[in-house]
Amino acid sequence: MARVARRRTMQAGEARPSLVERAYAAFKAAIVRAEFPPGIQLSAQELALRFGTSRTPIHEASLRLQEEGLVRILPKKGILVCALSPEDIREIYEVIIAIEGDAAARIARLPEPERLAIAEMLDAETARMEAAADFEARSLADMAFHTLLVEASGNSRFASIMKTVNSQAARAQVFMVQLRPNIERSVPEHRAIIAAICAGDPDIALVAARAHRGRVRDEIVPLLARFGLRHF
Amino acid sequence: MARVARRRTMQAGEARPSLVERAYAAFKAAIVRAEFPPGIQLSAQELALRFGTSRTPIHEASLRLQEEGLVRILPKKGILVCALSPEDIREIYEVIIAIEGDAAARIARLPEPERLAIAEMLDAETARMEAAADFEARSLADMAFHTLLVEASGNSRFASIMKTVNSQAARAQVFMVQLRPNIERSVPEHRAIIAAICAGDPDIALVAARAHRGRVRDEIVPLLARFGLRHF
DNA sequence: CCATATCATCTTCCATGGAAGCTGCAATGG
DNA sequence: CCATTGCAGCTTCCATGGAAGATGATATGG
Repeated sequence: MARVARRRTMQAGEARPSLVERAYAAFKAAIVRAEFPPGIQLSAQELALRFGTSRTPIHEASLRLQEEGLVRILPKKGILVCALSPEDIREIYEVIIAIEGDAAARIARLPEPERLAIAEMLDAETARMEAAADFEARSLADMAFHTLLVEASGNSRFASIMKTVNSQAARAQVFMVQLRPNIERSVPEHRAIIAAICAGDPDIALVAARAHRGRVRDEIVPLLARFGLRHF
Repeated sequence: MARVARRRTMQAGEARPSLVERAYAAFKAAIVRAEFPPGIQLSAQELALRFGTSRTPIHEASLRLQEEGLVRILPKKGILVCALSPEDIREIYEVIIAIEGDAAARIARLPEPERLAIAEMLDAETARMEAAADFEARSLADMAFHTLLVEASGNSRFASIMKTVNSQAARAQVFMVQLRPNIERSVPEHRAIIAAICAGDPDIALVAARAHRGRVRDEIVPLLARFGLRHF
């Protein structure tokens, strides 16, 4: 029973995160918040010191972040925090366009009850976005809409890909908030996607979702480029 | 000078692959060839013995393969070689549809000289496929066509995603060769994609590429399912 | 003064051992 | 006979030290 009690001390059902997990999350957060500016070169030793572990968990966390494209491990030299160019942002948006477009089409192909239920949830987020008082809240509802779109497609690989590109884009998002693009144009576009889903028309849904993200991309990329942001 | 001589012994200009790299490649190859049947549970110790390294490189290679979805690391238990269900194959094909469709559209949007050059190369592969004597050669030309389509899109993230899903699908491909689907139907579909690229019509290119892969998926998945292949 | 060689110092890469967790079996108590 | 407990043997996880490579400063020869 002592065993059971001990197990219970650490939040039942919640697996205790390993040191690698914690180092990964902390390192990634630091990168996204630009506490480590892009282009900086770090050593495993100093990161180990900063995060309170030994070098091994840091190394393994760095490997994961390298897979995601946030850092590059230079053999025998150190860990380089990657810089994203506007071209990178363009590529990332292209991935988003491809995946979300297909996700919307997939949802539109679902049996009517299911797709209507999803449409309702999407509509709720859109309404929340429309009603939001400030940019922050609007942005949050917008993100919820897009996350839901991908999750509801039922393809776990879509979600996984989006998670990767989102973490890459996260740093750029920080800048975006300051630039405050006219997010209200998104509302009718979201509604167009929802309408296509309700109608059960995958082709229209595909085109609508692609057009929406394409429009956002064409607004964002020049904006970032114009501000002379060579990297993030 | 002895030092220099020693450096030269290992093929100048070729970066020596690290032990992690070699373990990764060897482990992955073994999985794809089904030398490790799906569902088997392995320990780092025995893999280290098999591949002639210590446990550390094996562990790091396993982490990479886990990112790619080929294995799962069970904490304190071992390394599980993942089994792919027909549903997984469906998901993978959906990713391929989304990415290749967008890639085709992107190519169709390129300036005329560039897209004609790409179209010519794609046409060459298709002709090679049509002329091929046996299934093996035809299959090779088909793969070359699709690889080229993605590479030529100029989005490095597309290529990276395709690399991941291809390695996941590689094991299923082995079975596919035995099932010998009617690959000749692909030729006119490839030509339709090429025509859309030549015409510079991204919408048609998108639809044509999606239709092609969708048709293949709808042929393959039931075929795999009918043969009672619960996993690969 | 410049070019080249050497070395001190940094880095990662990899091997290895101890710690902690999981699992199944055997022993024990009802 | 069944349930529970404890343990033995497995596993990964993480820390650490030595080896090998990269780099920049310094010394040395022209």
